[in-house]
Amino acid sequence: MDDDQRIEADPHERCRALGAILDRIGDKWTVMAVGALSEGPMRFNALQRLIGAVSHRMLTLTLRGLERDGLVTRTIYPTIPPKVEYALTNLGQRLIPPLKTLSDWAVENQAELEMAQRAYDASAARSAPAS
Amino acid sequence: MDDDQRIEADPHERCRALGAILDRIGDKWTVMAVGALSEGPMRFNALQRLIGAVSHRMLTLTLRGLERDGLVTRTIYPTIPPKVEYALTNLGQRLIPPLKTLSDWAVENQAELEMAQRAYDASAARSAPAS
DNA sequence: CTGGATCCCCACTGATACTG
DNA sequence: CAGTATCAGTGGGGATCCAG
Repeated sequence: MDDDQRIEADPHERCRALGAILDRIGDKWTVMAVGALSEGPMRFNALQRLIGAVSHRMLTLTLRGLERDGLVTRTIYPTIPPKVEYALTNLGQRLIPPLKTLSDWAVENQAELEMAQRAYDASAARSAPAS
Repeated sequence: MDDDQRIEADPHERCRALGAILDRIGDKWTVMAVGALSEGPMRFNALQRLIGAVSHRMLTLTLRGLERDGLVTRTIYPTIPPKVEYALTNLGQRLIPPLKTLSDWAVENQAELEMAQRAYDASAARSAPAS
């Protein structure tokens, strides 16, 4: 690691930043949680119902991660029974537009993507027909 | 029932599309590969050197996935030794701007993110002081 | 130089049960 | 209702070797 040359405009810088953020939000449940919370603050169970297939544990861990990243706040109302409300922070809300940009791409291009996949699988089937 | 402003009927629709695309590009190496290839066509070894920490196997799998999704083309020059060049397809190039939007967010907010993490870890340390 | 196959480890995930 | 802890299963990912 004796890099004497510092490359400021290194494209890797950008890639690493992108990789870092994808490491955090790239999992299956984080984006779902953010998407659900983008509609407004929500309680734990409401979140779980809205997302659907997420397990109790995974939602807890996901929300913990989001809270740690400062994207979500957890507000505890010390009532009986306990009531905990999750909400996007300012930082979390700023994440929505970039996410929407990406989802726009996904919606617009998913047909082409699936078509490419079918074509690839079809030609791959020639090499591995036995199954 | 006639929503003029309705772009997407179901918010889940968008989340699912986003989740699907993140399942494909959300891993650690895919974005790095796309980023590297955004600078131009490249051979396997050049790609591996540029990305750095990626293992032989993972780069192969990553590129296979990208090729299957129609984001990358693989051109084989039947020379000795073999030479294989990877390049972004049109579809792959269209993915760059949304990715850049996200990386812009990452670059602009990563300081705030890390700060939130430190704050969280610091308060969490109260419960788990052992180290 | 590039691609594939095999082995192996461990981190992530889910189910369950218990506490507040 | 919300959160934590424990246990066990699965599969992702690295290292290595072999083939074209």
